[in-house]
Parts: sequence; structure tokens; C-alpha cells
Amino acid sequence: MAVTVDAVILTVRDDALHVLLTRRRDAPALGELALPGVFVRADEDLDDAARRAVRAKAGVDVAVRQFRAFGAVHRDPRARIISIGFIALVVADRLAEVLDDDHRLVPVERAMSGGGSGEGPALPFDHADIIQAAHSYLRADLDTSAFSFGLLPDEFTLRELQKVHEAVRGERVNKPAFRKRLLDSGKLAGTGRRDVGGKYRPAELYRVATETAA
Amino acid sequence: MAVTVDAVILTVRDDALHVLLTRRRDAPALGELALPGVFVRADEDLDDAARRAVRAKAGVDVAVRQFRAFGAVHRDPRARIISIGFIALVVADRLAEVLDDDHRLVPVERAMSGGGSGEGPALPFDHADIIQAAHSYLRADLDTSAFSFGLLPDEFTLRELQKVHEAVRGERVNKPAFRKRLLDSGKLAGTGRRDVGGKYRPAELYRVATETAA
DNA sequence: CAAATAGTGTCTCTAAGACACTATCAT
DNA sequence: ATGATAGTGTCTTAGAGACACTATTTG
Repeated sequence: MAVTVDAVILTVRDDALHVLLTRRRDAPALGELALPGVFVRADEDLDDAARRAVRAKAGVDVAVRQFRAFGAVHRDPRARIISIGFIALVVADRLAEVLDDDHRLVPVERAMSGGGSGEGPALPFDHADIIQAAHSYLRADLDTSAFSFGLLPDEFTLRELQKVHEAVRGERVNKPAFRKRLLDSGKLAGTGRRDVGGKYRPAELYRVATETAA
Repeated sequence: MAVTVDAVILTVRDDALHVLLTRRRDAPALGELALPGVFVRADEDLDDAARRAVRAKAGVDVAVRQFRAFGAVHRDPRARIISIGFIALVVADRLAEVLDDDHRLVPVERAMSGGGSGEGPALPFDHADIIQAAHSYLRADLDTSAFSFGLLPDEFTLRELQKVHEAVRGERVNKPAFRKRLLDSGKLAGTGRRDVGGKYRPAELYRVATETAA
């Protein structure tokens, strides 16, 4: 009975949620795109194993979040392998460097239904189910914790935050209501600074509030 | 690397959420109250293992719901054991028959903080954490699925349903709002019948709506 | 009729969606 | 000044909480 962790590394690119798939270097499904995963070592916590997988495949060291275990008897043809699913959120820019033919960003919509590239074959194992469960978890978690801020850089504008919410939820969000809700939630702390790169009126930059006020 | 499932068997008794703890028959923590659990067999799905554990310890065959995996390296002193946590919901009456000195119902509040009986020692392993996570999961799930109806018999009154919600959430619920919300949700189907046992005005009996209307 | 619970009407308040407006900055 | 985006005010609507009321059944 072996235990692995599978990492669902998510990012927002072109206003759509994408998942990082990597080409398998081992049988089965050798050469196919799949979720990166590692076997859990005997002296390693599950979270540490997930972070190790993310570091190895995406080159970043970020917080991870467990969302479910997958253990159907025949999910892996080799042997009985139980996998714990983890989500890792990364800013798209930080992922761009590692992308190549073996490391591809695929829209979650496509990954869940069809295959990894184009309308190709479906993902191996139960990876499509795992991605679907991860997406569902993240959508529910958007408003209940601060984990989802991992999809943004340290400082961000409210517009960018709204875009992230829209990408994860898959639908438009009402601007005034969104701004009021987030600003009143106490999760955001305004830096004095403004967004410099824009071509028009610069937006206020915010960061995640440090847990201070009581 | 071994994999177990731990079952958090919950029920509502005396308007409070209780968890079923069983006296361990093996080392370590032999003789102490703990969550019932079993090792996952090689040819057995995780859900099936959880149902097997519930059937063995509570004598009932009910739906189970996975909520999280627990895999800290030293959570079990014997060896590296990863446990998948499952919730099972049972009507208190059906549990009454199996209760004895080795099968005790303990309020979740007490089980999470102190020990299994009285203000006794803490639960072994990370079982207090597991119960806390289960409680948290169920509270969040109350309004999003129909799973929580497992805490009630097939037919129930709105008053009983409200009591269940109050027990899980740990706080009073507004009656008119609760009734309107639940009746409008389409999750309930009114049977023509009334509650017979009561001493005063009999209440309408409802059951979970079968997924028909589209 | 008295008691006790079942079920509802009303008022208020909060939050969200729709829409349009004002504010600000780059060019 | 123009254009495009940042940010806000207002109106409406939906839903929850508070409170009190009516309705129904048993004894």
C-alpha cells in the first residue's frame, strides 16, 4: 500500500484558471501529461511531500492546501496507490520560466473534460477528477480564507483581485459590491503606493492584511 | 506505510452533537476511548473501509463522507500510519442499542478539548484534531448538501430539523427565516402526514426531496 | 378553555446586483 | 482636451434576524 501526493498547481493566465501538467517520466502513461506527484517518504509530513513536489516541478516554494484523498482500488494499474490531493497557488509570472514542452499550463476547463493538450486524450489515472475536486474546493474557499491570495503577487490592485475571483468562479462579479465586501472584510491592507505600470489612471495597491486588529 | 480510515460517527442527543468513541482493544492506548478505525484492505475502496468500520462499531450501514487525511509523521507511535477521516451521521435512537462501557457517546465539545470521559485525559493520537476537523466540515456542509439529513429519521418535523442545525452550529437559529429558507430551497418534500407522538399541536412531517423537478 | 407548540406576518437591517456617475491620470 | 480606467453613490431587491402574532391540537 503506497501513498502519494498529487499537486494541483493553479494559476490565473489570460483571465482563466490554468493547471500545470507535466510529462510523465515513468510508466504507466509514460510521456503523457499528468499532475505532478511524488511518493510520500516515511519521515515526511504530507504537506512537506506536497511542497517538495511543487518545488521539483514548478520551481517555487509556496504554501499548499490539502483538499481530499483519492483511493479507488484500480485508480493506478500498477498497484494499490492512495493519493492525497493538494492545491498550490502560484502567480503566473513565476511559472512562466519553467514552462516548456514537458511543463504545460492547461485551462482547468479543458483539463477536467478533455485531455491535456488540444482535444487530445483524457488525462491518465483519475487526474481529471482530482482537478475537478481541486477547482470545486478553491471556489468554495475563495470567500472563507486568505489562501486564494496566493494567486496574486504580494501587492495587487482591486481590479486584479476581482479578475482572479472571476477566473476561479467562472463568471462576472459585480464591481461595487465586490469592492465594498472585500474592503470591509478586513482582509486587505492598503499600501500608500499606486500601480505604476498602467497606461491610464493608476490603481491603489493592496496587500493581505497581517492579523493584528482584534 | 499503512493507511487507515477513522470514522467520526456523529449524532444529536439532548440537543447537542455527540461523537461515538470506542474502547481500544489493541496497543497503543489499549483500553482508552478513541475513534473507531480500521486498516484499509488492498482490494477495498476508502469509502467501503469507512462503512465497514461504522458497521463494525455502530451496527449501522449508512453513507459516509470523507473530509480530510491526517498524516503527520509521528501521529502514531507504532509506525508511519496515514489516516483518512470520514464522517458518518446516525440517528441517536439507532445508536442507543450498541452503547455500553466500550461504546460511549461523548459531546463533541468535550471530545475536542478534554478527554473522552468526564474531564479525563485527552484522546489518543490526533483524534481530537480529527473530531474538530469533522465538526468544522459538517458545519460548513450544513447548507450546501443534503448529507446532514442523515442525523434525522426518514420523516421529521421542521422543528426537529432546526434543532439539528442548532446542535451542529452551536447557536440558536431564527425560526421564520430558517423555515422559509428550507422550504424554498426545494430540499424538502412534505408528506401529508403529521407527527403523531406529540402532546400538543402536531407538526407537519417532511422528508428529503427526491431529485425530480428540473 | 387553558396550555403549549406549530406556523406566519411585519418590520428592520444588511448585503448584493444593476446602473450610472464622478475622479484621476497618461498622452 | 481626450480616452480609458479607478472608484463611488444610489436605487432596488432578496434574504436574514427580531418580535409578535395567529392557528391548531390535546387534555
